[in-house]
Amino acid sequence: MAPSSLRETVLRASVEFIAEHGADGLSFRQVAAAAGVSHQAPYHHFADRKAIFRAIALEGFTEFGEALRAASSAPDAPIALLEAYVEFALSHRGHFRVMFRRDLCDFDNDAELEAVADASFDVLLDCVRRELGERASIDDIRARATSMWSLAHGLSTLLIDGPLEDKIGPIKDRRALIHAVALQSLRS
Amino acid sequence: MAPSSLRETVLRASVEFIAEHGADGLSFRQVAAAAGVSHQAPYHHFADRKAIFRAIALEGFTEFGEALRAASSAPDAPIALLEAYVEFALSHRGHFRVMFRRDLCDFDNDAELEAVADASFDVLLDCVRRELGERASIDDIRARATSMWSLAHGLSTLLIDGPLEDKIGPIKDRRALIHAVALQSLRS
DNA sequence: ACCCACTACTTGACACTGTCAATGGCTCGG
DNA sequence: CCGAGCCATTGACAGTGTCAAGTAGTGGGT
Repeated sequence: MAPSSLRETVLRASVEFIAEHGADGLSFRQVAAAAGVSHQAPYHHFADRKAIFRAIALEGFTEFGEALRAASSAPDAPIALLEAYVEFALSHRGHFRVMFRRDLCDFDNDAELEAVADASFDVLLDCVRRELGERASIDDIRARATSMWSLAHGLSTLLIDGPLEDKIGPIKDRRALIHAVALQSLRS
Repeated sequence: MAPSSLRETVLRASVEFIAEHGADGLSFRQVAAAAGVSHQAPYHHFADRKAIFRAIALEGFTEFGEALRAASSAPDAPIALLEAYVEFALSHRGHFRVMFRRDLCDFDNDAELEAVADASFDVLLDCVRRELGERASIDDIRARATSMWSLAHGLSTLLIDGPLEDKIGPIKDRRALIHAVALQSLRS
């Protein structure tokens, strides 16, 4: 396999586990056992428990940024962006569940992680700037960006972890709902 | 003190801990030690670790519903509701961090918990129904409710756990930002 | 007065976890 | 050939949730 295949194995298994059972039940020793290695083997590739969450978040934000960037060049950028945001969250539960958990990985003392996270957010900010034009006030841009981000993030988390599905009835077509929400809230 | 004061002590200490350090670091034995009792004493009031999260979520949703209900009678209900939602999240971090974590407390096999959670959501649904009028289609109501809920929930989680504060600059006045977002997104 | 049941709590033990430490084997450059 | 480097192993430790059994204190019924 590729260099340091155990690292990759552990990473994949962890992401998958988190997608299914959440981040907190993740056990170093269990993934080690599942990979057929000793309980200390993963430790050689990840300094500690936090390190693996950092790696997942880093990978997540990288792909996240790419997905958002691809959507931001669509004709109706704000709507495409929101849909891409939610789409990513649903198709990358394992990553998404970690990316926004400050207690699992702290951005504050991690320039690289902060950089990729910022890059993702910059896509959104650029989109808002283009939408509102050159002479929009900084406060307007800030409010608009916060609205869009909140909407996308809230919808994502409610769909993944929240009771949304139960409360508003079965979601036959998630895409339709997401699109309706986008149209409803982002109409200019 | 009131009957079963230890239960209350443990509950308060847990909520406070979660508000500061998140739900995952919470240790039964630590709160027991802090309360000056043996490591098994709390076990008498909460069957297991999940039980305490359930209790926190129950308490949280109860107060949450009251806060929303109070706001829903305001003149501009949708905006007041969103502000109340975020306000609750910020002033009840400990509860809020637990209430929407399905892995910590599952609503599915818990009628009582589900009931209070539903009651909170019903306030929102009623508000949307009043806003859109009698002859609004079920899909419109659903989309509108989902939008409002997503916006409120996303803003709350981003303010509490997320990197929002860092990204859009220091938030001098949270209320102003929240109000701006509400106006911007919920204008009819 | 006695006993009995019940509640609130304690102590002791177990398996499991993350983590530190020391050890063992492998490959590769000199 | 051999030492240095990485990769992985085994062993140990404290801390955690949880099961099991034991111990005050309290209150009611006969």
